[in-house]
Amino acid sequence: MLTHTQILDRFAARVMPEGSDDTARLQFAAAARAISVAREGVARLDQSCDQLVYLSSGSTKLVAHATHDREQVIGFHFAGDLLCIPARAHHSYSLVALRDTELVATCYDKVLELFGAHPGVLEILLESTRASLDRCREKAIALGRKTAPERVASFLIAMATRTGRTEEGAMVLSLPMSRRDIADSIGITIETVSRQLTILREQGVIETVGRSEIRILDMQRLTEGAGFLPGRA
Amino acid sequence: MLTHTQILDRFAARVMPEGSDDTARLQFAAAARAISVAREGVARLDQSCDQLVYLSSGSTKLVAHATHDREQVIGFHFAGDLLCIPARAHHSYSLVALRDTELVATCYDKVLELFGAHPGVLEILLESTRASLDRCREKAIALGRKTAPERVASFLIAMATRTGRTEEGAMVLSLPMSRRDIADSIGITIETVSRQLTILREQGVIETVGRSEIRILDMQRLTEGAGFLPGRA
DNA sequence: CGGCTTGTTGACGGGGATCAAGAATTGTGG
DNA sequence: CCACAATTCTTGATCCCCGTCAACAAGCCG
Repeated sequence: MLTHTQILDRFAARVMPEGSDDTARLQFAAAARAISVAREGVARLDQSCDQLVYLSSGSTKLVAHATHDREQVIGFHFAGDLLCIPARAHHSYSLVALRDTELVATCYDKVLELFGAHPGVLEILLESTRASLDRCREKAIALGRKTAPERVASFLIAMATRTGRTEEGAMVLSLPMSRRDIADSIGITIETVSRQLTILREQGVIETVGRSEIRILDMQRLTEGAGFLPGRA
Repeated sequence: MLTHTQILDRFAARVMPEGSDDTARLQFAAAARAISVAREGVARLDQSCDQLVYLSSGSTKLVAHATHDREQVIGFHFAGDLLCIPARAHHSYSLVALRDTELVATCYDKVLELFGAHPGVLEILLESTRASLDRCREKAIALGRKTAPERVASFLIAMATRTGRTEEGAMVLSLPMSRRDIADSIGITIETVSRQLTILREQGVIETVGRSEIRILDMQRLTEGAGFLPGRA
């Protein structure tokens, strides 16, 4: 468990890389809030303005609420990520911890006000926003035009890219999220997720160990079923 | 029809607002390409690196290709917009003109290289990227969790927000895109779009004039059917 | 071991896709 | 300015994937 000061320092190291002046740093420390969120907990953020969040440890899902009973997981985020949580508008967004998580949150506008003249900070914000946009667009393709089997395959590949590790020739995933989270992320039901995983298991493409570990045995076959463009990895 | 120089000047005015030095401007002019695209035409962009595009006139759709017969429209863009077209990877993206369009394109990396030290330029890029991300997230909600009627209503409201004009108490949209484009954008078929518009017409919520004009007569009813959070506009 | 949550499997039905035909709009040439 | 072809849109009939509901199994924790 880190102290608030340590969390803020990590954030400072991430966002303010080079010699940004101490005045701005101190002002930032005054404006930013360090927050700890327990597993399954919802980060209590200011919904009145867009929030910039830095995850110093743990992992989260960004959830959008349409009508009360329908949730769409917009994305998963891991330690070190910077992300933006939009203010409440047509839909409301919330950040939910998948594991115990520590984060730093500020009003996006406040950051721009303090660091609008610092190219280094802006470049980092731009880079992380572009990464989020890229992933969101890939998600939009999956949600709009892919079948259930393709969605599951795409999801597994995306997770392998972001958090997978190679072990004895197999790509191993320790998924921090539940079947429900996966389902809400790719726009299908938990039952359908389960059925698709069963099919992949029967085909020998994956193995599952307990609830959270998935071992990808045949990445090529998985990729073929992901609905990607032919002729490319 | 603008000359290439005029198009570049417009772009410069949009991206380089204050006194950015002439050296960078000239270097940029050398790196940027001004392109005219006729209606229905595909902008011939460099697919090997992310492209930054400025639309000086016209309107476009950003299309992602999954397998050959399936297209997902990621977003629509209008004159004055800045957008990023990702390099080819798991999917390939292309920019298609809905009307005759003029644009300026450059490698995103080149822009960062030239203007990485200019806070004004970075701020504009960040702002437009955040706007794209916001819209993409709203789209993800619609694609993942909304029914066909809700998707059509959400689409009409989004278009009203971006390009609508008020006339005799009605919100009037001149949609530059076809039913097919709408369908590919909200992840349903043209037939379903057509059916939903018919239902809205029968309910007196909208009127259609020709193929491209839609008049929203009852914005409240439309909003109620869009699957937004209750109790908010 | 026994409750409790989470995941899996089965049966069934519905919303939207697909296939097919007809109507409306737009464009073109006389 | 009016045929008329070509495209786009609308409407109808049928089908199927995946959502829903329900029951059961498997992890997980005291």
